[in-house]
Amino acid sequence: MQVGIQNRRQLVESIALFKKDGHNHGRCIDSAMNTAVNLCSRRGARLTDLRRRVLELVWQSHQPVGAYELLDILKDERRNAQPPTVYRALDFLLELGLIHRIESLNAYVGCNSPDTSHPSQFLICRDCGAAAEISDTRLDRAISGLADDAGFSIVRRTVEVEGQCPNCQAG
Amino acid sequence: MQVGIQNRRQLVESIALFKKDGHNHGRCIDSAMNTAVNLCSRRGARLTDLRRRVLELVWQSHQPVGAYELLDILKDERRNAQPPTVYRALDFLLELGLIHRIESLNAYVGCNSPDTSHPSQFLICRDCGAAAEISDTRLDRAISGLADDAGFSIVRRTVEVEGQCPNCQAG
DNA sequence: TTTTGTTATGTTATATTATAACATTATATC
DNA sequence: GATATAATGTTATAATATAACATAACAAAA
Ligand SMILES: [Zn+2]
Ligand SMILES: [Zn+2]
Ligand SMILES: [Zn+2]
Ligand SMILES: [Zn+2]
Repeated sequence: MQVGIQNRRQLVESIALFKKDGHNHGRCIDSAMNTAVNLCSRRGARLTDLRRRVLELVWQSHQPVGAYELLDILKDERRNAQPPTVYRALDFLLELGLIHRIESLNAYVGCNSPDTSHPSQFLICRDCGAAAEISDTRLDRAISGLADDAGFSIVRRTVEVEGQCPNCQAG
Repeated sequence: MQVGIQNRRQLVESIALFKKDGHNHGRCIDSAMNTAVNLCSRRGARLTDLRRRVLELVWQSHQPVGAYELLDILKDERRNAQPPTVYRALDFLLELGLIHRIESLNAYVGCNSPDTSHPSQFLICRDCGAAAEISDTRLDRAISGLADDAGFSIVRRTVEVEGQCPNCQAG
């Protein structure tokens, strides 16, 4: 089944972050920042210093990060950082799809592919805390299928699968 | 496909709550309370007055209810209600699976079938606020399938699909 | 049936997450 | 440069949740 193979390929790519040294995270960050610059430029959105910095901080790891964690760091960098400082930046980034909010953690994580609008779907490791964004046609079909059957029109979807990543199971 | 038909049947049942006069909610509550009594008895858990009352309040509707909403009601009934009063009761009910927590709303809703352990999966209407618990083999398979492919072992799953229910679309 | 251990609740305080409201500053457009 | 708009600064507070320790209720043992 062609779709199955493609899903698996995407999956392997998206879970690379679970492995120690499984990927070059410096590149991860660079790529995310470049994408953000381009996307903002295309959309006529202003990626200000503050917003850029918050995005950078969110991308420091693949572990979702809380607003007040970000605020603590910002406070060391700008004398005036307050909750609205970080929440406004997060709102901006959320609106553009540059980050996702993990509802079950009250935390924020960078988005893999902000160019195209898509649901928020994650595998989240209890041990290492990393969150891997997943895109899977089976899952998409299952959800749109059951919504159709129910006559329910979808506006937003949240899928958060919590467990143990392959790396943390090994240990 | 046999499974598809069964899914649809379950779905029709579980979304009945979206329809005005689509079901007898008094029975809903009675059934939930009976199930709770039985389940607690079987598990040797103490369904105290407080816990029973909180469960009753949660079941007053199919709209997920916030902890402080519950607290406001409790305060009218017992002089000493405080946040821990309601959070402890909620924790007890969550642990037994008698209620679910809706992460995207910070709110709580009664569980359809607390007898068997199952993931938290909901269709949530933006307009009327009702949350319909869904169980769907396609969805189950999609999620366990992709977790398997990723070598990820699932501990807990949250699926929250937000949108418009059939009844609210009509209006 | 007192004793004793355990579970549940009361009580006070505080932590964590998020927003409201209004003032000021920076940026873009005319 | 004047003006409108968007972004940030600033103060205060709302909303959600937990910590910590005291008392009360309950259940099993002695
Ligand atoms: Zn990375
Ligand atoms: Zn891990
Ligand atoms: Zn009902
Ligand atoms: Zn509705």
